[in-house]
Amino acid sequence: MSKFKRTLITTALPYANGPIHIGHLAGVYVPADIYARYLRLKKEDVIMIGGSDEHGVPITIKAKNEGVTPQDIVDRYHEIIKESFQKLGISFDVYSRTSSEIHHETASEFFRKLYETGKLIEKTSEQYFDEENKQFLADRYIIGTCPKCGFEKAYGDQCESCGTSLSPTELINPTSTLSGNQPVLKETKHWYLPLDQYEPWLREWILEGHKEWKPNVYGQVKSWIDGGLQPRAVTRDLDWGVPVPVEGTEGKVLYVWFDAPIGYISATKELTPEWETYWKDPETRMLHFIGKDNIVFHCIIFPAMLKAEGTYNVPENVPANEFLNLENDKISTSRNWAVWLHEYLEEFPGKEDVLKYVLTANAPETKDNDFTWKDFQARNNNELVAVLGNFVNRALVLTQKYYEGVVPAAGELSDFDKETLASISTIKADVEKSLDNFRIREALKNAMDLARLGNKYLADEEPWKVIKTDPERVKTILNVCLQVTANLTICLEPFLPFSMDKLRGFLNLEKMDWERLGDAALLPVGHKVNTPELLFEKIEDSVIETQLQKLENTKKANEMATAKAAPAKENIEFDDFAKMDVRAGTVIECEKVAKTKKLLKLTIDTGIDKRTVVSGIAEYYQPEDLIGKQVSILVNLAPKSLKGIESQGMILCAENADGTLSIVSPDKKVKNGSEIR
RNA sequence: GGCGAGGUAGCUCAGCUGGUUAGAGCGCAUGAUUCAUAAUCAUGAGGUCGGCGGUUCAAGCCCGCCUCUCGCUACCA
Repeated sequence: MSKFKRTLITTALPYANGPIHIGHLAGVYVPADIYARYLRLKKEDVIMIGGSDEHGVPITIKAKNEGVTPQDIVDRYHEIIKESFQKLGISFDVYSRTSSEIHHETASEFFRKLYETGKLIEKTSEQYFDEENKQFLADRYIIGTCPKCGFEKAYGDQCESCGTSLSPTELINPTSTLSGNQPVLKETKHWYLPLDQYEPWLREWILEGHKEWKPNVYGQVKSWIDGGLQPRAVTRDLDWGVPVPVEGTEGKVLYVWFDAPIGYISATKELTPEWETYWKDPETRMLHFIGKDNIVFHCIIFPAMLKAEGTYNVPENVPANEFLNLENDKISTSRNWAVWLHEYLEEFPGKEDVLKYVLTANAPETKDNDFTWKDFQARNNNELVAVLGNFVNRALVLTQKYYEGVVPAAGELSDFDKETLASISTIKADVEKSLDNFRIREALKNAMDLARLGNKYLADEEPWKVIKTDPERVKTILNVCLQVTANLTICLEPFLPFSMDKLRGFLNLEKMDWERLGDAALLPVGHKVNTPELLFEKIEDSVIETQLQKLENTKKANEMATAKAAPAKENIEFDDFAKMDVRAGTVIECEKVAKTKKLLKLTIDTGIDKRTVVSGIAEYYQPEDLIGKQVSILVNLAPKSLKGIESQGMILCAENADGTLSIVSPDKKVKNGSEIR
């Protein structure tokens, strides 16, 4: 760390529309916490920053649905999140929030600086406006008929029925959900950050200058830069967020992605008047701990913002993790498929470290990983209990039994004694090397090797036998065991802080700096240790079964929810229906459309003519299987060009709950061109 | 389809700039042991390193094609 005098650790700001789950923890907070604790133990100057991200449209929607204010929503989740972090022992130096006054000021200032120094560009575009409420409408506040599937309650950004992503102007009969009126298109002015101008700098800074970044991060960044960067809007028409600090911009706020990372700066300000040292001194090393979904923001957009501002440092490294799955399925807040931290803390009191341990031992550092309750149980029982807890217990119980808890003096050390004690320093170096390279999982494994070392030493020396023949020698053996135990309290402190605190209690020992690790005389001769309790307890099958049952119930509830058919659309007149001309037709040719995943190009004999239709069914049908098959085709749908092919009609399909498509065919062969009605 | 990341023992993962018999933890088998929450320690079995081809004296590591998983993106008349 020659170049740097201090470290600023930021952790992705959790979005305050739901609680924290194990995926967040494994990806961001647990590794960041371990790293921060390690640096603190080394007496380095380090601060760890966190906070809730409280702006953005999803929060306003949730508020509206519940009939409360956005502030109510974020107050609720901010408290839950903050409290659960605190209980798990995530050691933020400050945990702030973006709805705070200090953040509004900081974000405003930041924007003003960019605005005044000409780093932003202005653009005017047309967006939907609700005249009754006198405001521009976020995409989600507009519903209308989906132009693709005809679903009448499609949102402005996506149709819930067919899954298509939309823009509000594509909706037929758009309606404002605020007033129920038809919104009008109105010009609106916004500011953009011209990311494209930063491309050469980004190339040099990251692609040339940071080849040491993790492959997943580096590759992702390269992909974005090579793909060409576009100017990105930094403001939005919305009333929830940081108001744009420019005259005549009522009803505009900073876009949430712009204000959220500035939250790191605000939080630092809240923590210390020295905040500028942490952000602007070139001798400060900034690290962003994030999940892979955030790579583009932290490696491209936020650095470009900082660069544009001109006085800030950019990150030295961005150790992004991949995703954690749960029991072979993606973690999902909306599907409630998660292990929620606040629930875990209630259901597993005193087992904070166990969760951290399991999430670290199986951290998704290089690829997506899977959390299973069975693995959770196995790691607890076979590693924490059997290896670590057991060794500590053996050393302490023997000390009580033979010496009433008083640390015996070591006599002359055998070669094996010396070797064992010397190994502590080797382990220290291994742990350091792993942590310095953000290989947290490997670091934990290395640290646990110290406990393994202890078990091996005991098994080889067999003090319970030697006590009968050479009681003097046993003093040395137990002194060594106790010194190893004492060293554990340092070595595992970053990973298992609560447990090491407990262990220090057994040993009657103060917390010690990292530098003491390797010292063979941490416990002075004659020191009195306490009667030990169990450091970890076994987790029984029934506890695991309860958790699995809980997940099983969630799964059932989800199935019930998705099995529920969409409600019927509004009634229509027969004449409306009669406008649709659906015919039976036979597929005569069929091939995949090049460079697409979903599209098939079909030639259909409709009885009227032979025509080309492009259909998004390639994921469910092989072209050769369709030839000769009779299908239903809507023949009077306006033609549309898709991937350069004119599609003249639409093949009717039934969509299953899981999204798979089935072509609707006549029950018996009929003459091509037969009307379907 | 494009781009990125991954596919190494039953499971979770290491394998540095290519170099002798491919490693760890857990699980499994056998043995030792009883101080300890039947915990521990030792030994062993188990791998065509996703598939095919190529470069090389030599490839898990380099190149090409294919395949599967995850993410971003295009796309669903």
